[in-house]
Amino acid sequence: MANTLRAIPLSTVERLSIYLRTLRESLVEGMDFISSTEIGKRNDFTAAQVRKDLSCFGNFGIKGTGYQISELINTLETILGLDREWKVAIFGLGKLGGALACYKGLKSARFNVVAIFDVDPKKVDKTYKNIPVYHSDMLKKVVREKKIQIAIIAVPTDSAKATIQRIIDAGIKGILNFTEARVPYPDEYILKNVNLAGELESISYYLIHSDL
Amino acid sequence: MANTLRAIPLSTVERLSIYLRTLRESLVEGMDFISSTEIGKRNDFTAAQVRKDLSCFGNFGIKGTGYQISELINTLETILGLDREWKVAIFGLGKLGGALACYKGLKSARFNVVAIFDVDPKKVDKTYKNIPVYHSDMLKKVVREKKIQIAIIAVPTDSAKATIQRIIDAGIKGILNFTEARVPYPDEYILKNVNLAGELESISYYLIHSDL
DNA sequence: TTTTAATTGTGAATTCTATCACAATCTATT
DNA sequence: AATAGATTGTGATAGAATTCACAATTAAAA
Ligand SMILES: NC(=O)c1ccc[n+]([C@@H]2O[C@H](COP(=O)([O-])OP(=O)(O)OC[C@H]3O[C@@H](n4cnc5c(N)ncnc54)[C@H](O)[C@@H]3O)[C@@H](O)[C@H]2O)c1
Ligand SMILES: NC(=O)c1ccc[n+]([C@@H]2O[C@H](COP(=O)([O-])OP(=O)(O)OC[C@H]3O[C@@H](n4cnc5c(N)ncnc54)[C@H](O)[C@@H]3O)[C@@H](O)[C@H]2O)c1
Repeated sequence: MANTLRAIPLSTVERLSIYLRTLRESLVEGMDFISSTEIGKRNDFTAAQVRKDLSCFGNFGIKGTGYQISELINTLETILGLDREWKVAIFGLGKLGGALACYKGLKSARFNVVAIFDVDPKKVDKTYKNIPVYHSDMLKKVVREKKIQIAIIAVPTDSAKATIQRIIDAGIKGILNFTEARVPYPDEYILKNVNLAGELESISYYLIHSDL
Repeated sequence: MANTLRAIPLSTVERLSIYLRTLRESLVEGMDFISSTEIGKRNDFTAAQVRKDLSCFGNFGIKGTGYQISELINTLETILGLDREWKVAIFGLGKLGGALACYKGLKSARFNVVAIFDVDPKKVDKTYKNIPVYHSDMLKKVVREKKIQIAIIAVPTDSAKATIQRIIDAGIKGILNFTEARVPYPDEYILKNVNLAGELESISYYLIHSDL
């Protein structure tokens, strides 16, 4: 057990985030222990799924009792890498980039936005919500100096491919892309695409194909 | 073949959206036909995957030649339900709700934002980007009158559970939720959660667990 | 101390998903 | 008209993910 190096499926990792949220919620409710059944019930997973996911990383539960909540929170935070501060940059200070820069959920999860990049002369060389805004030309220099590790892409789709390529070249290994552009990337990089239109399109599909 | 009623996996439906984007892109590039290999290459799927996904809905290709692009675009739009206008409401005109209301990708995909709901007296009973902003108390009445079919949730997480419950009660069957709240919902409803913090947390996980 | 009830961790079974591999078929060329 | 080259559609196969089911263990009650 507890071989965190062997490839864990993305779906498992994504569920760990969900379990973590549930654990924090139940801690706030004043609970001390929680069972796999209860974690599952709150998220619509089976209890076996919850246990199997956790067992990829170790034996954290107590038979007959369940999981000690605050302890499992710490464990999951460590597994997910939330026991350190991540330095994040946002690319594109438009509607979406601005919203993301304000998003409380980031900082509280140790994702610290330390730089914003844009090309609009009206926006660069100022600060936005106390975060410095740089011209994209400064990318490599700022990334090196600030040790930025994660990039969030919110530039117009047209400029996304070039932007992402430059981010890869600068050595930022974690990228979250909100644009429509799809860019090939090296194996040791992580690039996740958030496809809002796609989400709505699958809702549309199921709305018309569920026999109401 | 072509049994659109038998349950199609979500993963297939989500890929259809991706194929559709690729088809539109290749049409703009001036292509007439495209092979499953090429669709796959542009998105990092195998050719067999592309063909099998499409074959769930019918035989659209020409052997030796590939798929006629404009025809397949129409077909996929019909399958996904993009051959009609969807009436969408956004709940919460904050940073994120405001960004979504401006998002071009929605309207171009036939998702028409016809109402915004908020509770802030400074925001309600005005318009935002020509979209009327209503007080949330008006939910049931406005939903009925405007025949709203899809809801996007961008209210603070604290008010999300109650908001979603009221949306379900009002009979809106398709819901896209951007908050942390997780709410049980009836079978014939579609509720998709977009979990931004979770996306970053899985990036964090893979950054520390890939043996660099 | 013994019994009862709860719950974990996990190998085995099952279900779901993706890939392989090839006959069938189409176009273009000779 | 025959041949070569490309590509589809799909049954069979392989692989991945989920669920089942139960021995093992713990806490609490009798
Ligand atoms: N608005 C939304 O809610 C939403 C939702 C999902 C996805 N998206 C996608 O996110 C992206 C941004 O959307 P938006 O609505 O914020 O657009 P926007 O036009 O409001 O903002 C784009 C910003 O990027 C800047 N920019 C342009 N080129 C740049 C470059 N090369 N480097 C750095 N910055 C650059 C612009 O100056 C502008 O400030 C788009 O690709 C869009 O499809 C938006
Ligand atoms: N900002 C982001 O980039 C971002 C990203 C991902 C998820 N989220 C989530 O989206 C939600 C909104 O985030 P935000 O940054 O836009 O917050 P915000 O505070 O800017 O906006 C919230 C809006 O909702 C309104 N509101 C409050 N109660 C309401 C109710 N009962 N009905 C209707 N409207 C109500 C408020 O008046 C405000 O206008 C939060 O749950 C947040 O976690 C935000």
